[in-house]
Amino acid sequence: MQRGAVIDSLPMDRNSSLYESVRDHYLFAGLDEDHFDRLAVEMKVKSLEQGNILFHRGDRADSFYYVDGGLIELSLISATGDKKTLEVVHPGRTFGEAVTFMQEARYPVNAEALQPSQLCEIPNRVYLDLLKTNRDACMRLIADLSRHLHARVREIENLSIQNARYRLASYIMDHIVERRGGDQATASLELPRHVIASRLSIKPETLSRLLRSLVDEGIVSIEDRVVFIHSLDRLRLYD
Amino acid sequence: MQRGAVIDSLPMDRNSSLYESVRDHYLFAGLDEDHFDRLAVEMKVKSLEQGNILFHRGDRADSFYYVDGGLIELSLISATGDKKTLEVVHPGRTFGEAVTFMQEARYPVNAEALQPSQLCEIPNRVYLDLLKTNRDACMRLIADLSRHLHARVREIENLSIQNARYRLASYIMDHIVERRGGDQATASLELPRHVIASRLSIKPETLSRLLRSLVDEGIVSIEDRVVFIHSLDRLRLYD
DNA sequence: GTTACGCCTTGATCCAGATCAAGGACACCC
DNA sequence: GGGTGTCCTTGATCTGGATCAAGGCGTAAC
Repeated sequence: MQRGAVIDSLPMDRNSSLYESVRDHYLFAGLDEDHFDRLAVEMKVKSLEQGNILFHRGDRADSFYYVDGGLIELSLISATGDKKTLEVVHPGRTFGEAVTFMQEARYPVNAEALQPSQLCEIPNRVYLDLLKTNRDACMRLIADLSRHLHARVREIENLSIQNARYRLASYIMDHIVERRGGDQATASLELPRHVIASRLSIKPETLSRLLRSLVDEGIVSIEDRVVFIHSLDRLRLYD
Repeated sequence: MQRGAVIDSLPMDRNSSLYESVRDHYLFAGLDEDHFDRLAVEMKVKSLEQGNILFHRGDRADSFYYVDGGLIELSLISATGDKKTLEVVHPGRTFGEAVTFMQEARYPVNAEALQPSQLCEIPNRVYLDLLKTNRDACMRLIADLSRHLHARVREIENLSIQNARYRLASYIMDHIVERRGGDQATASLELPRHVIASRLSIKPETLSRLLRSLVDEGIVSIEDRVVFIHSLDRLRLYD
């Protein structure tokens, strides 16, 4: 897997689809075109190859990012080298904005491309300027931070008072792509097993065994990355 | 232990020390007296006895709180009744403000008085009004939320990639009240053991055993709630 | 005094998930 | 075809922390 620095960083093209996408993101909602344009000239486009590391934990946080394509993994690494995936950021979402607004801000996580990815880099100072003049933007950021915080509390809950089986069942149910009838559904596990395992704070071996036991108990069947859920009720109670 | 509703809720006296304390809190910093007064008339004073529950997870979050005296435990409870203490809020600090600013806000945690406690209840709508007219207040809240988020990320890190020994060592070092010489210190564990255990996501029995092993290895000695650290270096590496 | 209750410790045992080790099953390359 | 690399699974074993059970100790009530 290729590691190392970002391979590419360019000004953002005013006529690109990326430009449109960022403008439509809720953090920039309600800006007139001129205003957004003034911000947009400061933004940069970055392309990452799979395995590229965008930033490490502890790096100065001067920018946050909008994901236009690909997947970005936010992770923690222990002294012994174990990795915990906190979150995998999908296209259409931002990351790093939460940490932006502290003095001496440093990223609390590592960010790595799980796939070839296209990002828009938004310097903190640009968004700070927006916040100074735009009360709605402030309120949207505050709501955004509240949501993030809530998600982290749920993660702590999962880790401290739920077991691995429950976390896996939740993960599968969070990735349902199609419901069929009252009690059946299809879920899609698009990520490599080791990433899912890290996201669930278990080892790949354990994930494999838990999936197998779900199959053995007839609760789901699995074909590669697709999970056919035969009983949502039983999956919900799997514990 | 006494459970149940709050016993007391009164208007806030303009001449009380509580009034002064809230006005000095950073979330209200920089307000002129008139402005703060207009907010303050909406605030209420609450007194809780030990064991009183201020709110449950899932309750509508209409207010947040400033702790003037006592200790408030924020916790999660699993389906099987296990409790996880997320945080113990000390005097001079607020809690619940993070969740306030979402539509349909509900508390993500339970709040219970660990000791007889005095609180100031601040209706969300009051602070929202302040945010609308005061850009500095917005920025302070944003910084506040960022800090909370950062703390939660650290908690997730502790839970997922650190073991109980490490968490205990960190906890002790976070409660140092006096350093003596380069490598020695005194820490004070003011909370009951079962609360500390829950904070560390372990059982009281395990906490007891871990403390004992710290003593047996000569790293600390313990007298009731005071821990004498004989070697900070060894405590840091205890793992 | 003694009874009782909360809070903590200690010991014995158990178990979820980690670790160590060994294969598959593919894809890609020569 | 035969290597060789990556990803995943399976089996055997280990272990950190939980659970179950039994005191110990302080203190409040009578």
